Amino acid sequence: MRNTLADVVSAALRVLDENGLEGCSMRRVAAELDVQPSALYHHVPNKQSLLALMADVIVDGVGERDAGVPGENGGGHSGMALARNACLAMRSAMLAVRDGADVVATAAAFRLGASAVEQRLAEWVGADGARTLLFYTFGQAQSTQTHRHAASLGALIGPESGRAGQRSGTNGAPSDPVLELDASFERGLDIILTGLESEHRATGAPTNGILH
Amino acid sequence: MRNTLADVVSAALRVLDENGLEGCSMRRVAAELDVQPSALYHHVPNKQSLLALMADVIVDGVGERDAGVPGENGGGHSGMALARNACLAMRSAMLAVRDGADVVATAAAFRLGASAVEQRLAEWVGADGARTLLFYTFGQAQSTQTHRHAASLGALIGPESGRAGQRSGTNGAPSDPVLELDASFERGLDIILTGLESEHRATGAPTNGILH
DNA sequence: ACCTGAACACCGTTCAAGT
DNA sequence: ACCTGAACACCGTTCAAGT
Repeated sequence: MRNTLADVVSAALRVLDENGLEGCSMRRVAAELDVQPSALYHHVPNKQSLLALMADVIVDGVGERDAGVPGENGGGHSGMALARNACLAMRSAMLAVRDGADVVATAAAFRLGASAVEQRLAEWVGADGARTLLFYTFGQAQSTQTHRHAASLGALIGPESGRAGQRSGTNGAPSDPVLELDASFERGLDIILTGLESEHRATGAPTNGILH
Repeated sequence: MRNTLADVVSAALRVLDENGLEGCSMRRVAAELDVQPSALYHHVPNKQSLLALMADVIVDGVGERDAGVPGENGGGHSGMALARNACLAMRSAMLAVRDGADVVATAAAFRLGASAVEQRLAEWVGADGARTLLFYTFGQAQSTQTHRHAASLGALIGPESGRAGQRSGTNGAPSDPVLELDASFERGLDIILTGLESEHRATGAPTNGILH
């Protein structure tokens, strides 16, 4: 045999990372493998399936244990803290590959409720909480990635301020909009977690939650 | 003159609603206007700009006053209630046209902080609250639309249960997954609004909020 | 100002045929 | 099982030229 499905998926991820989602064509993936475009259809029924497999690899491992985010480890985590870490890990994983958030968000919309991360989150914060956290995380990551891309294009035209190691504004907030989006993510996450905590106190358990 | 920019945008919205986002090509929009594809480039620099204009029309009017959602009217709305209504109206507007959520979400990512709806929301619940609500609303609407589409395809293959007017499950929750998504939206919205309320009580004002 | 006609450099997918 | 070669029915965008 010459190429396996795993070869095709990882070649596709390489093409994605170098050319972005709109540059990630079946023909380019085939070229990356030195193969005719039609050969891909031996491994995958269509492009959409390939994108779903790519999404799985991108988020692989997120949501298992406290994976991805270090910090106050040592057991005794509350569900809220676990959920928080999972969302942070999820965002990092998506941001690690070009247009990763788009790929993952689109694939996730198809099998809502069926993904491994969503099910783990649901154990901690309930089904509604899990969905709310995921929608927010996807949207915020997509937005971050869009602005990073715009910034990387804008940098070639209008550097705006000379130095690379840019200072914070006088209010202590980062003036770089992409750093601002990183900080903003955690604040939005905390808003949702606070809401879930109130709900938890009021009802004694998260809606549809399994933990008690 | 033969066609105006508004003609192009509304023709594009018609094509979108009938063929979906992936069937909404420049060539089809041109055909809808009985014009050569190249003629469109007199009105619009590229497809992306056209999609942005379409997004503006789709959400046009949302976020003004209590528009879109009736109910306990008569003044005296809190910022939370106003924000809630705006999100409901936003979702309805996006769901009203095929793939509307995708079109609006993509366009919104480009000008984060600049949209009219986001600015109104920010007055009521602060900048972080506005972003959190919008990301959630976009993601939830995209998911709803994906499942509606899947359901409309699945209905042709496996009706699953015979009757059209399907009953609710024994737990009182709708068994139809797309009705479930409608109900789930409000629950997630309330989680976020509860979080914003706690924050408001703790700090005396929403983060970056203008109202006090 | 608004449009045509023709072209360029691409797409995803199918299918018979090879090894 | 895995791939080639050729084809089909499309894309977005550019550009000279018409009225």
